[in-house]
Amino acid sequence: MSNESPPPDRDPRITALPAAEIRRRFVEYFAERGHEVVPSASLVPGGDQTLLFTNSGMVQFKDVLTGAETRSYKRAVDYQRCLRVAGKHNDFEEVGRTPRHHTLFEMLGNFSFGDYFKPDAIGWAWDFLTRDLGIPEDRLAATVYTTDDDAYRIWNEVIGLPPERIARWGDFANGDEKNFWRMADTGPAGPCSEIHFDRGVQLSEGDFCTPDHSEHCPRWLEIWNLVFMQYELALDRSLTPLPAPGVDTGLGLERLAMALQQVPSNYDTDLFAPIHGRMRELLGHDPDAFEAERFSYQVIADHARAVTFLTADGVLPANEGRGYVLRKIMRRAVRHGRLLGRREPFMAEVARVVIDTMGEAYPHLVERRDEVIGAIVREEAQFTRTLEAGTNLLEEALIPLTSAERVIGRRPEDLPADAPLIPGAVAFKLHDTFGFPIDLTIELASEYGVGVDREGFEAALAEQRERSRSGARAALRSQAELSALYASIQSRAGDTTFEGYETATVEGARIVAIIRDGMEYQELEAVDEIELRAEAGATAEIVIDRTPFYAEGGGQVGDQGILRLVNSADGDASNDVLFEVEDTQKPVGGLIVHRGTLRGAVKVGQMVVAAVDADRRAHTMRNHTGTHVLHRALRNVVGERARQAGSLVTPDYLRFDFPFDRGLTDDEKRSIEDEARRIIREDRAVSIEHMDMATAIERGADAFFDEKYGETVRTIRVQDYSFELCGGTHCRASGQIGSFVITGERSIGSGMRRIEALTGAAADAYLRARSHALEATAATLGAQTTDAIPERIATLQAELKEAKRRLREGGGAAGAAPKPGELVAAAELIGAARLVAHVGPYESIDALKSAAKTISGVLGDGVVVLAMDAEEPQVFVTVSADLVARGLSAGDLVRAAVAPLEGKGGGRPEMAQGKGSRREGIPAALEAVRSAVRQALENGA
RNA sequence: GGGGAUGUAGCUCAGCCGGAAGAGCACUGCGUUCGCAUCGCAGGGGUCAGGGGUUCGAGUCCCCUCAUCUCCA
Repeated sequence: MSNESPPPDRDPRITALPAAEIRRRFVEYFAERGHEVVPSASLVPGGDQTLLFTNSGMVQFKDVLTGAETRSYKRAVDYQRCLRVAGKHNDFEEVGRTPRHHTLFEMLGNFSFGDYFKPDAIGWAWDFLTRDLGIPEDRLAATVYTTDDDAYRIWNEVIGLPPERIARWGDFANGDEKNFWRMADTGPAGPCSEIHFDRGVQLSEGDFCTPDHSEHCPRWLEIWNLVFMQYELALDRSLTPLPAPGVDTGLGLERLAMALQQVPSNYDTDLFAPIHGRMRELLGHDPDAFEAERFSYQVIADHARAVTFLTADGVLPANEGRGYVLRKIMRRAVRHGRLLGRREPFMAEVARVVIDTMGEAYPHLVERRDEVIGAIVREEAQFTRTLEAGTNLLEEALIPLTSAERVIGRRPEDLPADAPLIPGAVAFKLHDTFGFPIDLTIELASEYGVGVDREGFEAALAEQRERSRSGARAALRSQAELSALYASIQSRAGDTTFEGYETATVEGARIVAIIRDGMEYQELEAVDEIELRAEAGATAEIVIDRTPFYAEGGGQVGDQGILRLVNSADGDASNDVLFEVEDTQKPVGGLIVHRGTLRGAVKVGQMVVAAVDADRRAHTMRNHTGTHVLHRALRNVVGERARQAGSLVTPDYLRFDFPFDRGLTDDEKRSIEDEARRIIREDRAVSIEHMDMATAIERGADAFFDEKYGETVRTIRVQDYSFELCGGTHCRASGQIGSFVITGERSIGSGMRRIEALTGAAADAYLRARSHALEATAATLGAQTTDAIPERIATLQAELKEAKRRLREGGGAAGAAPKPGELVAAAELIGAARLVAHVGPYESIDALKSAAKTISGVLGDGVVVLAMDAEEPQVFVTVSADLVARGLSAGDLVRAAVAPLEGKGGGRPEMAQGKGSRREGIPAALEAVRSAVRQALENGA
């Protein structure tokens, strides 16, 4: 353990509190001070594609902090599950090695959205730690940003913290970002103030051990970071003061628990101890064995928490994206279980402990217990298979390298310097193709006395990384530039008013922005047709102040339609289409952008009539309401765990993804269709209601993605049936869906399925086409009715099989074919060789082969030449071994035969076949074989 | 998003340089033996994942699609 620290002396003034109690008191403390209690958001951030996981407490308030969104409250408190395992914050490799790195951790936070600022933020933090939790004041210290005199003054004068326990750090202008926080390259930013816990002077390392970022000295433990968002950061790193600064704080629960419980590491708190305990039980380890294997124990405990929380948030092991991260975490934990000597599955066991200890604070863990455990059991079993397959492959690769006996437990460092090496490429292939971990390869190889070429392996890995990266990069960059453009339009022009729920046409909308190729224009004129085509993809984009166009979202595709100019003279709409809207998007917040083709000239400020293609919209609505009905029906039939994981609603069809570990049976599909159709028949009212999130959840709404908590949400209810949060456009009653049919159900990756379905006229057309195809089939088969088709096919198949067998067994349908014996009796003698030549109506090349084999069996030594009398004549020749030895070759004979047939052929000396196109050439072909045999024998003899 | 691997009988898998689809287990029948995985004989079972192509000939070579496994981003 690189950073292991001796146990601190116990401070009798500190009361050890369970983590659950700390969590509870924190929320209570800030709730009493007017903070809205907001539940922990999902680890999968809602509506933020730039972020793989929720990695800090402020993620769910990001838009509120930037001012892009407002909420009904100005103060919030939460405890937020966070995962740091990918991207900028990546602690994956450190986990287990240090006392306080985790993948999953909890951040307690209080937030001010333009409300209170530094005095309250600092004052409450201090008050909570010292008074509420009772931490002695002399055990705490603070840091402030170098130039943040406000914060310094508050700490020193108001709180009364002596100057030697206030450190000033950071110099943002010169690239030292300590104590300075920013959301991204641009956006809100500001100085921080950290609160550090003093673990005891005996832990000082070196003389320069002031309250710093804790990694430099084990004496100090950073527990709380207060971020004062008071600037807007521009691209040139200049800072502009914000009119209404805010506060974002993060208090690490694990660290605070470690401090209060006075234990040497986070892993010794009551958040982790029960997990270690269960693991020790499974392994039969005593405390000494545990201490000796701390690293692996800590990895397992940390990863068990991450895996449990991730699966509970709906992430499933997969080979890409979030699922892949989950898989990596899971497999690393299993790896460490093996290091501890555990060969049997254990992850589900420790996950149960996680659910038990965290279930009260995170009820969704308990609700989804079965799904979580199930996913873990499956993944662990899968990994076991991968390991077994990899072990076999590796042992095979080892055979040519060594004949040494396996010595269990021999370590790589014990190998002699001249030990044989597994090439890096081989180790990489095991890793890359078969998923066999490199450390296992090293371990197993060394047991056989073989080393691994690590450098070669790393080189191959680096090469693969480079290959993968170069693709995605460019696309990402231009994306960022575009976002900045949209954001600037939005901040200038404000949100687009969406009127599409009520109407399909908006008159008198004003053009507020025109964009093309990532550039903004004040006016733009359509170039003529030819030029337009030359610049394929140069579509224009128009933003108007009010629109009926639905922007893509919630799985529903964007609307199409047209914009017409309003004549300034009479105020009527012109008949000319100004702009054809081909897609509608919402690139940032509430800004709606119409993409399409410009037909005339536009200018910012002009008035237009915006009209949605109502027919297309109606089809989309049917599919959207149909999606809700399908979702409910699916879960009623196969269980609640089949919750929506993604969907696509277009005018043409709908697509629905859900986590499920097997295909649906025909019965299940039928039940789902039956139920959906019943709901349609019953023509249930579809009602739309706005309410706040808490009310919606309380009333049982299905919320599938993280919605903005505490805000008004839009709900869609199919009367007494389905109730979901949804922003899409819907039918007024289920009867409008008209018709419903599932057209496909398939896997889209492990543990994930996709249903495709049709509604309305498209469903009718689909069923009609199916029925036509069936009738055509019946007609072709000569079946009386469509019902008789299966029987008719069975009969035909039986006949076909019988026919094939007869064919194979000799001559087959060529009933008039002479018996092999007769043909042999009539064999010609050419020189010393006997030759059977025959032309018959053989039905296939297989029949020819079969006949030739029988004949040559009877004939013994000799040549057999068979020709098929058909439009495309074929020949088959066999030559016995003794004649091959004398220089005859069936291949040559066939080549001689196919010349008169104008065909081609070839083969081996013993047998060959050929095919031609000239039926009349058959006699000549046989004659050619005779003379070829004669000639070959003369030459050979 | 970019790679790699696999797909052959109910199961586990062979199938060489392109030349008539195989083994073991399981199954059915007959015989043998009443000793816990007995032996023997006979038999059934295949869209070689699907679709194109090259070839006289493709399980085998090439391309596309699908499914599963896996690595990287």
